[in-house]
Amino acid sequence: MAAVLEFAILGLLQESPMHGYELRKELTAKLGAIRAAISYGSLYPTLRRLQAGGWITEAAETPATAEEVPALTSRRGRVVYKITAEGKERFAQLIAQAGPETYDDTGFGVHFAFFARTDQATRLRILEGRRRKIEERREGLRDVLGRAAERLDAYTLELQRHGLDACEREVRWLEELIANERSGRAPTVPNIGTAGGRREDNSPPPPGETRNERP
Amino acid sequence: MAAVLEFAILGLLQESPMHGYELRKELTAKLGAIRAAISYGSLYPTLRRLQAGGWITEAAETPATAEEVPALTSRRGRVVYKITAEGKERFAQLIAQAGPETYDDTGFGVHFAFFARTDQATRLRILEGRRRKIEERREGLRDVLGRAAERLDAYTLELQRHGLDACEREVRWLEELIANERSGRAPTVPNIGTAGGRREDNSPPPPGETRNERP
DNA sequence: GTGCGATGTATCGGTCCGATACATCGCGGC
DNA sequence: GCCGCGATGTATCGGACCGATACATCGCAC
Repeated sequence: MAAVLEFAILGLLQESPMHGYELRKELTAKLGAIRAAISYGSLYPTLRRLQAGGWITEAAETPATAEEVPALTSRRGRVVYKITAEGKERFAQLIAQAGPETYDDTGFGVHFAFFARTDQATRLRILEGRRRKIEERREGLRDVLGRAAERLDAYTLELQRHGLDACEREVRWLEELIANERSGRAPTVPNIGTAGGRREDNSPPPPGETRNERP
Repeated sequence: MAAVLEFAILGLLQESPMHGYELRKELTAKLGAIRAAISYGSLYPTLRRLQAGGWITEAAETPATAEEVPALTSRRGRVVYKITAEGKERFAQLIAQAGPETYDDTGFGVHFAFFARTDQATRLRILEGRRRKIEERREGLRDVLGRAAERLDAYTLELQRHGLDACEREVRWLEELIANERSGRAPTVPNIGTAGGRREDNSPPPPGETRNERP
């Protein structure tokens, strides 16, 4: 139902309007730890879906004056997308819902990537839901390694061991994040660098927000 | 093209015939570290596809004598699948190909799970391909953490850091496996337990095989 | 005797990927 | 002067896989 890409695009377009190619690059940078690279075969259909729903619109290229020198640099068939008020509402709604489907690998990753736009209570709920899910996976792997070990070959066992290790590690990571969250601080390293770059949107940060700001 | 499920089913059915439900359980046990649980919405269509290709066949239930006491235990509409000679050939072929598509998370995982049926040269090739892929991902994450750090909020950065950590860890794991493989030994713990359970297939193990055997 | 959880088969809609196609732009090499 | 090549850019198609759902049977506990 929730559609990971839809969510991510709405989140990114809230920072600034973008065309498809740029969107893909930003998406890849932001979700690099989660997904390898977003396929155009998903991106463009999703954009059309979002447009059909009224969550985003096509914005005309050539920013202010239309009769500028047209041959300056590349300015051809680019289609710039822009989020609508309904889109922002939708995004907030998707965050607020944040059900069990949010706890699988991809769903969690993409939600986490937009934690800066998520209120603290929801952050905590998501982190705990995710931890629970990983703990279950961990128990499943332990079961297999314990009970069914004789039925499996050495390679399969090694794979399970590696997976189990990753689970234990992630649980510990989540514990830290949860502790940090409860103490009201931002993630591990309190404040890395300053938030530069573009920030044209003027939507107020959600309550309980912890976000890098210009000093 | 390669279809992960197709490969895994062929691999499992080589150990013994099974019906859908059982197949799903075994699949989930074997790939627990890779995928959460295989959906029936993938399983059944794939079985039909394999059947259409002649790689597997439906085997009649009620093993030897047909006129046995029919009401012993559950013995109703179960459909048991069995691999064909063509299926075994196909599986071997899929292993031999083992191209770049084998190096993504799922593809690698499922191939690794069947390393006991893979010759050493191919194992090495797959491990090295995977390592290369992860190293690339690692470099990508390092780039983002280095160059684009100011553009991203603290949570996104934390996500990248965690991803980077996982990459480094996996590279190290792969290094170990590769070293082991080169030295001709089985994975880390040389021989855990003894291979019990069913092993009705009589296909000869591929050359260079390392596999648990009954003592 | 009745409900309930495990076993068991199956379909449908939808998300997302990988391959592919195609067109433009700026740059360096020859 | 021009030619290819890699980056930029939009777009479609077929297929793999998932999640929800439906439905039927079996054995057991209460």
